[in-house]
Amino acid sequence: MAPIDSSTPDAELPARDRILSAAVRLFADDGMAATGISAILEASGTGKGQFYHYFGSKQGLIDEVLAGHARAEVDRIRTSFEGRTALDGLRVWLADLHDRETRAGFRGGCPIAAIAAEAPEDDLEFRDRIALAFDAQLEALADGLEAGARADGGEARSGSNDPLALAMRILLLVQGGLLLSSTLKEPAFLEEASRASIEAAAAAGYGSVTHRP
Amino acid sequence: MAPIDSSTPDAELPARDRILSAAVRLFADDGMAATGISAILEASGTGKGQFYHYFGSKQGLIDEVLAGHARAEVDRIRTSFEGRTALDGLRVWLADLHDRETRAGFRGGCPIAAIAAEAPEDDLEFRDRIALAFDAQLEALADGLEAGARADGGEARSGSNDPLALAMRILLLVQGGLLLSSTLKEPAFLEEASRASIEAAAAAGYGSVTHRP
DNA sequence: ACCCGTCTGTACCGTTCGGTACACCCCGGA
DNA sequence: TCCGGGGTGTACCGAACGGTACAGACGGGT
Repeated sequence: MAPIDSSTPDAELPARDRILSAAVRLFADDGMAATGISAILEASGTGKGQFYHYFGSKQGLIDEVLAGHARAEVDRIRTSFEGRTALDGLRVWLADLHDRETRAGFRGGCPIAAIAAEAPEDDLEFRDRIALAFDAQLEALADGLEAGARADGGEARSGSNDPLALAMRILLLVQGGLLLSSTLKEPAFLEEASRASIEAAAAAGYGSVTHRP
Repeated sequence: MAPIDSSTPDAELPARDRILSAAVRLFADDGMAATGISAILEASGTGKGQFYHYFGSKQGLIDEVLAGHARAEVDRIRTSFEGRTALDGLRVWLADLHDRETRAGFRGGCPIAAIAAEAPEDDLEFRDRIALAFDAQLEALADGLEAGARADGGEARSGSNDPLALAMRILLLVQGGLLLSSTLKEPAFLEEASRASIEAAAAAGYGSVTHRP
């Protein structure tokens, strides 16, 4: 009964959550196609009955994992920007991201990107759900930037650039950095992405005119 | 040699090449784990005998597909930069990339990144091979930038920045753009990545006497 | 006490997987 | 003419897959 894998701290969580967190870990390690349901059950100490009771199918589990990742990242963006200027919020989010990836040893990179890479080209509903996950981050980022700029006093925004365009640029930088840093196990890419993101925000007129070396 | 071009119709190529091009197409559509050998054989009009005669295993095929993609992209970088200034070479490569992706309908994004996303975390040899594929692009890019800057007359390079650092930045921008444009089916990300890449090259002192803002 | 719906565990299903074995076919060299 | 070996096709294998069936175990409501 006692799970051999001591790396699962969630000893006595509900079975549903144990399945979810085991799936998250195994998907990140081996990819979702290569991760069998039996492996998830073994790692979570559950049985097939519970799995199909809670998730209905493997795709159902994947959908929940995807939605959970998206929700978590959006929350992190929101709380990072809350009560801060646009530039400071961005810095906090990027530092948090860098921290998490470093602590995880740059394993798997962005889990949503990993899911996107494995999604079949012709499963349109699934692809829409993935696109929604990215869009949610984009929107959260744009909201945070806009609110942060307003909090900082709008007069500084000479360019008054469309926050969505800046959010796009930041997201693509971060995604590229995550991908390369995680496959090459080299933090420099993510750090370069952070630097470029902050520069882009500053250049677009976000953040106060005060200090920017 | 190996023409990694999914758009080639199934003419009467040798069986080995037919298998390769079919694998490239199917991997891009469904991912490599979800693509069975039987599907590749059916699409290429070959049998298992030939498959295992030429490739030995599925991993053998994947390795060749990966190497082919890496070689092809490095070649495109090299020829794009050949005889041009750093900035012009970069523009040519990015335009070519944008063309190819547009023509392909942004399917699959960067095939090397797709393979990387599916690679198991603990298959170190495989991951090394993938890292090598990225490194080769990085090196080709850095070489092209450096040679292009020399051809343009080295005086203009005020910062005299390390070309590898710029290549890193460009690669992460392009990878992020490919990932987001292909999953959201939205060219704007790749175009933003191109713009940012060229700006970064100009800001780093590459290209002719451009005014720094 | 009884019921009933929610959980949980396990045996089993049909299918498909990657891989092997083997027979066949063509064709150049002796 | 026979031979031999590199392609080529096909039948088959054990294992693993996702998914189903079903039988208990728990627990609150009545």
